[in-house]
Amino acid sequence: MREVGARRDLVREGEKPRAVNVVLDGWACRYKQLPDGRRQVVSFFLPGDLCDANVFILREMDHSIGAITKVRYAEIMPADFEDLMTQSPRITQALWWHELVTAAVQREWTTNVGQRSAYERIAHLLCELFIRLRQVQLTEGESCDFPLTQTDIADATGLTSVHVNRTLQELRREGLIGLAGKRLTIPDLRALMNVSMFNANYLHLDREGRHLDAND
Amino acid sequence: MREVGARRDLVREGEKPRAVNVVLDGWACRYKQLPDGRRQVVSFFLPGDLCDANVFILREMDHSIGAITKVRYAEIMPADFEDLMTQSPRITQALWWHELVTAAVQREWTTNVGQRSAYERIAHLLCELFIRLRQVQLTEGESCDFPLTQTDIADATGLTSVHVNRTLQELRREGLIGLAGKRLTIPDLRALMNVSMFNANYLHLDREGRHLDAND
DNA sequence: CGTCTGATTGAACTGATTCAACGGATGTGG
DNA sequence: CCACATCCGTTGAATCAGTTCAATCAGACG
Repeated sequence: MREVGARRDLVREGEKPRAVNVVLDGWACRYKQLPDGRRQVVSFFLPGDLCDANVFILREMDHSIGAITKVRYAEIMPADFEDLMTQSPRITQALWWHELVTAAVQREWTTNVGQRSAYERIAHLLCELFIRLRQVQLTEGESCDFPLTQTDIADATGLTSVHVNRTLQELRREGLIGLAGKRLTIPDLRALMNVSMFNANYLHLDREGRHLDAND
Repeated sequence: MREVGARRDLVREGEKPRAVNVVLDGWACRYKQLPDGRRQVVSFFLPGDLCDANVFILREMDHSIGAITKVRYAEIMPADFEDLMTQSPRITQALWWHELVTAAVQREWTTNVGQRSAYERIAHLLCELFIRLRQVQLTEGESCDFPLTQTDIADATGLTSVHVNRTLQELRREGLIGLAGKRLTIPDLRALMNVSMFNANYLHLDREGRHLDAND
């Protein structure tokens, strides 16, 4: 069990993987950095998210993990993790499911950055985050806490923070979102999903045996 | 064991996953399509590549798999696949390794599309493909077969085919690549890696026990 | 208070797109 | 064997989405 302050790294590219991390509280992100400093956030970790099942199979990390807010997280050591895997086939299955979904999300991000306009791209990201937060009961009605800065959004969407700023203004003007003071409101999620062509299939929320998570 | 012609789909988004596919011969790609027709290629499958270990855990496919060339592939049925997994911990480990690398590649693609210029992006893609082909002995010296059209490259990099065309000309002009008649030549791979800031760490070519693949 | 981080604005600029046309190679049917 | 179609690569010119740079503003915090 550990804790890091906002804007600190939990894991750095190039390191030897030590453990599997589970975010208990706070937001984090996975990011990659080019030698000249350009930075791409490739995914966000919300409370409850597993960072890298089985990473220790790999020799070294190919990306870093950074805290957005203060983050509390659990470290599961390789040996313990392997025990988990061998103990219950259901847990093993859940871990595979988790890995497949993570990959699916990554593919959607590639598509998001590769094909959508800035407007669609940001709307899409907000949809994903909101739905994932709702999944873990971290939304209140049509709003939720939202600690990302406009620079974070820029790094995740491959845009500049200046353009993110202008695009957010446009989304606000259209009444599609409210975003101020680390708080996001989406008055009509369907509408936001429509403009961003958001199809939730890639989140695979319909897994058979989802309910097992809590009991097994 | 199956075969499909060039430009046919092996698997379609929305379908229920049936089996795990292994490409034996030919090139294929994973792609996602937006409702308005925009298309993103999110990865390429080269001979020897596993398509989706364990997919049948998921209810439906979130992407399609299409053949670039004529493709011969093997279908492994869920039951057989599960037997494989339980038989040998080494195979299980190899499958996990495979999954982790697939995810790492996907992250790199997100970064590629999000941060690099057209020039860097295409150069990076060519580096990846060449190195992966070399890994399975499908290069001859500094060249290899290369069946992608400029439109394929465009769909994979989030560019238009017109711009891909102009950018390829630039790469040729600089002497970094030769590309004509479905044949790619990279006279100086190091140089191409440099201009695209290619870092091979994400391919994790250094796995411990790699050699086990053939024997276990 | 001064300092810092993050949000906002304006104006000039540019990398990439769009649209439309053309060329060359390959294949096919009459 | 020619006529025609198709696919892919190439080119030009106009346009635009998003960047760049630089300045300003607002709130938070010690």
